[in-house]
Amino acid sequence: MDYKAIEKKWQAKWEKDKLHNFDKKNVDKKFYVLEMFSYPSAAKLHVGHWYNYGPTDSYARYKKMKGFEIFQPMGFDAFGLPAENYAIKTGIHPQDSTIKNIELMENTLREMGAMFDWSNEIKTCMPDYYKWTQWLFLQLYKKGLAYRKEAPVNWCPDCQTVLANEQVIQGQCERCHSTVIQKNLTQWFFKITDYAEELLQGLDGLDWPEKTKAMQKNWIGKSVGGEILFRLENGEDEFKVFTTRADTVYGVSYVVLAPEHPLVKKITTKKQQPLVEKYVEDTAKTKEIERLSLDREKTGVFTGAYCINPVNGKKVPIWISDYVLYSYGTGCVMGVPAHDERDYVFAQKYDLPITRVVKGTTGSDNLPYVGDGVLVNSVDYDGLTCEEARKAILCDLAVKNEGGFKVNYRLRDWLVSRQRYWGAPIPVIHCEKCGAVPVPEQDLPVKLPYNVEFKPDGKSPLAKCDEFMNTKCPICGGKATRDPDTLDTFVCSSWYFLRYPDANNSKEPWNKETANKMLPVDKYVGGAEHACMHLLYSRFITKALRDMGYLDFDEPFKSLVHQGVILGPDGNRMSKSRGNVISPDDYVKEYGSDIFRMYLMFGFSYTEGGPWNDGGIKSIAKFLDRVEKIVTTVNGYKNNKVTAFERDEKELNYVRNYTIKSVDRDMEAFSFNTALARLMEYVSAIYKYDTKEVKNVAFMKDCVKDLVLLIAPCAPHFAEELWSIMGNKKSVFLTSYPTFDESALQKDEIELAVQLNSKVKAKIMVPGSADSQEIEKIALSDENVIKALDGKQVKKVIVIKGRLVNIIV
RNA sequence: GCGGAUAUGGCGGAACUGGCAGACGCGCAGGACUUAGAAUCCUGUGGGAGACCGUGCAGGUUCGAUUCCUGUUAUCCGCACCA
Repeated sequence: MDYKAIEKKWQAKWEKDKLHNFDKKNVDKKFYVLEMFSYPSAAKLHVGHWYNYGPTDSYARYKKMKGFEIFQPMGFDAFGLPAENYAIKTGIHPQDSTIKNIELMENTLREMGAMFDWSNEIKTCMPDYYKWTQWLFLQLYKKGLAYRKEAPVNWCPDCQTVLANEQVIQGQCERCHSTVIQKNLTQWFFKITDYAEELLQGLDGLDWPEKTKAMQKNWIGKSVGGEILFRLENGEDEFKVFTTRADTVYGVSYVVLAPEHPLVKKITTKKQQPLVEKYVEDTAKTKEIERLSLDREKTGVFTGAYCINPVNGKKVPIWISDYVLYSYGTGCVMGVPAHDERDYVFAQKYDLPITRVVKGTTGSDNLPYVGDGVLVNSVDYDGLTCEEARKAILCDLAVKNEGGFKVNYRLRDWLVSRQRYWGAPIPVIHCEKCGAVPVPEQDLPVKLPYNVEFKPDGKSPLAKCDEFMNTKCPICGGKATRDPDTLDTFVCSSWYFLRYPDANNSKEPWNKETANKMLPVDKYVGGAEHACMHLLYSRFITKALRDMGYLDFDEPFKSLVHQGVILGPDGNRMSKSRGNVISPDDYVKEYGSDIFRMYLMFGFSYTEGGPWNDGGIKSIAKFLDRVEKIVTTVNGYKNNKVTAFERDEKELNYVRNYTIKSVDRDMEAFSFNTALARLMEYVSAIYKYDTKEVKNVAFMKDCVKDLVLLIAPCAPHFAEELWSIMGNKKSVFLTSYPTFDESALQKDEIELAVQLNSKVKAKIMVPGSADSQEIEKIALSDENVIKALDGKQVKKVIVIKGRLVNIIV
């Protein structure tokens, strides 16, 4: 078959017939399949795109044949750093390169032959999209979920931009890998922490990989404990520590403040001042990068000040150390060396007292002891278990107003400002009189100007563009300037799935009724690397929009699948520097897109991925050849002779129904490799039947028809061609998926293994209807079994129907 | 360091709830067709001559373990002192 010719032909026909456009009339049967949209960085699709989109499209086609109305949109996450970096390097404007790249990618995506509904395409860099990204910002602002604060942020000196904590990898910029330093800037934040608890709770109800749920759970990092108030000796100042081990409060021998803690300056004694100031300075300079270091020795400095332990009135020295983070909890910890590894090391180094207050149940006297046990040296609480003591101590402190129960989250607010050009401008105007004023909704979009000097020099590129910056205050009408920053691209991608079903709506971001009908996404497929960022942000935005009344659902993605990673032939991640990059184009040119897609489905476990291997792709070409041959052969049989339904027909019919059952189940579960394995077996079975002299042609034609239908989702153009050769006028994708006949799966005779002391010794044939007693009888009277038994006493016989018989002697 | 995942023939990978390990394919070997080769088709293919041995390693539970439990090693991914 001339794959390339038929692929072109059917793609044109499908497009003409609008086969892939969502039909609103059938919204009750809707099924929203979404693949993560692509970043238009390079002109060509890489294997990763194919691996994400090809097999998932087959899943969508399978669902379509199962009677669902499929909505499978496609678009581009078009803002972002790479286009801007490319522009800095080449001088080509990000808008020009991006639009060109999108066009090229659209073409190759079409050549893939997927069921993308292009009538709802999204490009996040177009004003008709980012207008609504800005609208989203304004809604969050109105709701108090967007706010500004000065914060020490990660600054990438190479990209000249601020990075979110999540984008800093081992102290390095996620994209360019240069070392990240600290800098103070006033930034916009989204208050995702308001939703920490709900984001955590919501995970339980999601059909997501457990691994991903665990990662999000970890990221949110809920920690249940309490706060304890420590007053300074002088009685003037006080601070709270957060602890999960309130039970060990009698063992406190010192407390530690984060060096950045505001109290540090105030309480440090004159004598200690030089040391403390030096330490604070050093910490500020090297902070995160140094703090990330693995084998770093714990350091700290005594402030000279003391506070009072509220439970026993003891004087406790106050230290500072960089192992305490100002951004987590209260920025202070209590040091209990006897029951915490870090505190133990710290106390030993600085010769601080170590007091045991928990006795372990195992009787070991080693310190530090971090396990649970029974309290000692804790006055009234002695004898309580740790858990009882935690409650009792915090309750008692709460009564005295010196502490109480407290839950902490590791999750931090989402920093959305970027000092970058290629992004959606933040819709805020700064007025000297009125402060930060949101742009009125009717003035959206705040358009990104084209003529801008975007070469990095530490200032936002937009800040250098006067025509953009200078404007009037929407409140007082006086002179004002625009916010020079743009939004993190994760903001664009945190709501795109809401826009797709109503992508051409110019009056609102989406119609609420439409959104409520079309969402949530029924199957979302994309890389696991987005587990904690994109997937968490999208959930947050969805929940926030629900609270504002724009949506009636809480979760954007009901069911999630991560495809694996296709590695280079050498088993390493594909990269230009390694020279192990596989180009889909070469294979598609040689074999066509169906064969390439099918190989991706067959050669790997979908969620695992693995190293690329050339050999297998030929086998798929061979397989499709075999399918074509048998289909045309059988189609050519003129006499529709119906012979009796004998043993051979029953046999083939069994394989046929077993195949339908297995392939159906496997497609549903994204187990594409096994689905194709079953189809290969089925083809072999038909070939075998075809060698018979006398054939039931009508039956055989039915078998072949099912074969084409089953293979259609996996090789769409190929199957469509065969389907039309078979004389069908309607598209194969408008035909129902085959169903199986349970009765055909009941075999007259089943082969069972007979084990002797759990070792297989013989095979027996039993009637399909036989019960356990009959099976046992047949097994024990079998010639080979008797021989193997050799007259030994049978103790027990275990019969597992349909599987085996185990005779214990 | 913590958390998660994975480990099965020469290779990619199967095995539903604890029930015949290695489906399907690649590769390899032999055969058919052919002047010859390619292509195609057929047969065989975990190891061992054999009884038997085999799912990273060492134990355990069970009539029975790739599957469950305990310990351990290696690799990959995520997080980075979270109080």
